[in-house]
Amino acid sequence: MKARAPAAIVKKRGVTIHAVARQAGVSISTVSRIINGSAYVAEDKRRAVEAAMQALGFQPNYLAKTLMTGRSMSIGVIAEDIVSPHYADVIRGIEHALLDTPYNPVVNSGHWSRTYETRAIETQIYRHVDGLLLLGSTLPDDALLDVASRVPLVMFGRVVPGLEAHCLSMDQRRGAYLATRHLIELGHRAIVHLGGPALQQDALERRHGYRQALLDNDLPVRPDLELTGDFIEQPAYQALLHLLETRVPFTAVFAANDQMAAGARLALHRKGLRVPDDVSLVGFDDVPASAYTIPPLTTVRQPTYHIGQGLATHLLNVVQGRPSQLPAFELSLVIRESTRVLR
Amino acid sequence: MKARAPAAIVKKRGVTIHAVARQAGVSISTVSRIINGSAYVAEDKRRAVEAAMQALGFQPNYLAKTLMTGRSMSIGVIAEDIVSPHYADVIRGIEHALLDTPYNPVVNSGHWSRTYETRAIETQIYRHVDGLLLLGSTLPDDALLDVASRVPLVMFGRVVPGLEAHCLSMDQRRGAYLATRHLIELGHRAIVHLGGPALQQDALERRHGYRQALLDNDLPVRPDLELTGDFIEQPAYQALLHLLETRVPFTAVFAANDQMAAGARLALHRKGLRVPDDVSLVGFDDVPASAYTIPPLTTVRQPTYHIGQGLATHLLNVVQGRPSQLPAFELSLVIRESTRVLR
DNA sequence: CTGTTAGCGCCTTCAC
DNA sequence: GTGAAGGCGCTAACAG
Repeated sequence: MKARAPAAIVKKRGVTIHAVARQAGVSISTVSRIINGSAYVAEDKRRAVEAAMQALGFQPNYLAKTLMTGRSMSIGVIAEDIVSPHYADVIRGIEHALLDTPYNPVVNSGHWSRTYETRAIETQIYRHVDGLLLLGSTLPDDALLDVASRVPLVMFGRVVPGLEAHCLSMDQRRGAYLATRHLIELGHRAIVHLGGPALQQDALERRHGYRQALLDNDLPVRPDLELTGDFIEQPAYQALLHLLETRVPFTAVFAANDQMAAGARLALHRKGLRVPDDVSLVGFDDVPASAYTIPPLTTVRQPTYHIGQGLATHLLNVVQGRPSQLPAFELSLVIRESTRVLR
Repeated sequence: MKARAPAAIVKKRGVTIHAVARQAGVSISTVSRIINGSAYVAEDKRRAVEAAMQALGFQPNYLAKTLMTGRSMSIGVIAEDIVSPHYADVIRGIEHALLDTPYNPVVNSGHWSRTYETRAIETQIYRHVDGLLLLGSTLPDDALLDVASRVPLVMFGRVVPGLEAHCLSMDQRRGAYLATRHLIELGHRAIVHLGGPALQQDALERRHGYRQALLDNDLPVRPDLELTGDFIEQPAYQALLHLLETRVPFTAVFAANDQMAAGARLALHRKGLRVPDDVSLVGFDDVPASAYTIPPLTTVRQPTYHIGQGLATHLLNVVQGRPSQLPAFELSLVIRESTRVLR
């Protein structure tokens, strides 16, 4: 007579294929075959097994299955920050693309931190995701190459040498160029650039585009008009407020993303300046909310939802060994009502 | 001599405890004991094993481990919609609370659909999450009770009879009451309510609160001032635009969430009405962006980030068998600049 | 077509 | 303290 663990700790064992097999009077392999459709099974046995599964409420054990097959039918998604509306919209596209497939997304944030991002990646790999989708990354190239050697990897917003075929990145520089040129065409000459984090790749590209547009139009690149933010509202608000207080004259602002544009917008409001009558304002990303700001924001559109779909579809193809190519997406200037001709 | 599968399909086997054991000259049980600290092991063997693990880059197999122990060290999080800024902020709180624990969040969207939500829940359970956190739910009470019988469940934004101790829900009615009363105190008498989906519980509660405030102040409940939206901008915009075109007079709008307030704001703008000079506007939720609208939005604040932390902490306690109680949170009216005294 | 037989990588008694 | 042996639930050859 064996001593048993206290009842409270006894593992609740589920019903297994053994139980189903016994109930249906067949062997476990037959049950397995029916579950996975991996071979033809006589009609009568199939029915018996199906009835047994039904009656017992059988559910195959995911862990045992994955342990055997090596496939978990899940796709890891790690965004710098789930909360950012920009990434959120990409995630929406990914989720929708996966909805009608047997794969499930598993999403986490990297919190803009190498430590946390690394941990998230390791955890996902540890959990045996079949593929990994990185939306932005703070990790160095070699770390990403290492990750790619361990699991199929597709990246957004970053081009890693050696992984080009699986990196989707749009021409940020061109987007910024379009935005800045738009302002110049409206007659603006003193254009503030509210840039993103000093080391972030997209932020750098956008700054380049801004400068290039100035240069191409014989306008000076003025350090006093280049501000640095953090892709969120508050620091942008502060930075622009500070600039306004120094009384450096300008007539337009190009913010490196929509959230910073919102911060800038409020700073202008605080100083009694109207958009677009006193100052024109352009953002970047076209997050969903930007169509509803007052006035609706002129911005550079990244088709984030479709990008998400494209990323997911491509990764799925790769995971399943199908030939695939990442689709190309274009940045475009969406002219709404926050910009106008300089009077 | 056995035939082997083609090299290309050969599973890349990782290094297992067997390899470590061999390398260290001990048995696999000893290795297991060291990994889990489940028993004392002689110092020299411990060192040998640790060296071997290091040298081989050993990583325990999550699936095998979970298959044995029944614990996956993961917490499922299912939000109606990850993309909604409201839920996103709750998720942020959850992620942060879990950061310093051995548990990892696994987040998915229910897409405001019973089908998808059910699928997400089943998938998570199938993946053996140790606990489940539902942020909103479209499922009927009995379905949720059933889920709770299979896995530790904590809910936000919904009170399920029989699960009260694990349901966190704030007094939506009171929040709406505060908002409406604020408008009334400012002198408004014709107050439009831009409500949420007709069947959604929070939406209903908020509508009740709105009506109650009117009644308590001897103001009539007027069906022509009650609009229905969908918790997003576009339908709200349309609805209010339509109302404005029917020329029903009103001086204030109470929207059932901030996103609808943004839609309403644009409709007013389109008709040349200024906020708050011509019309006062109040929202609900206080999503991060609302502090940066023009003018900054008066709204009912739900401390979403802290709620997320509270939910996660409680669930963790439950999962680990510690006594725990869900913290209580208060709704509060944040008065910013979108409301003013009726002239 | 179907049953038998090995494992997948790990944890956990059970003897020593 | 430590090793051997037996599963966890399932898939995948291998023989019939």
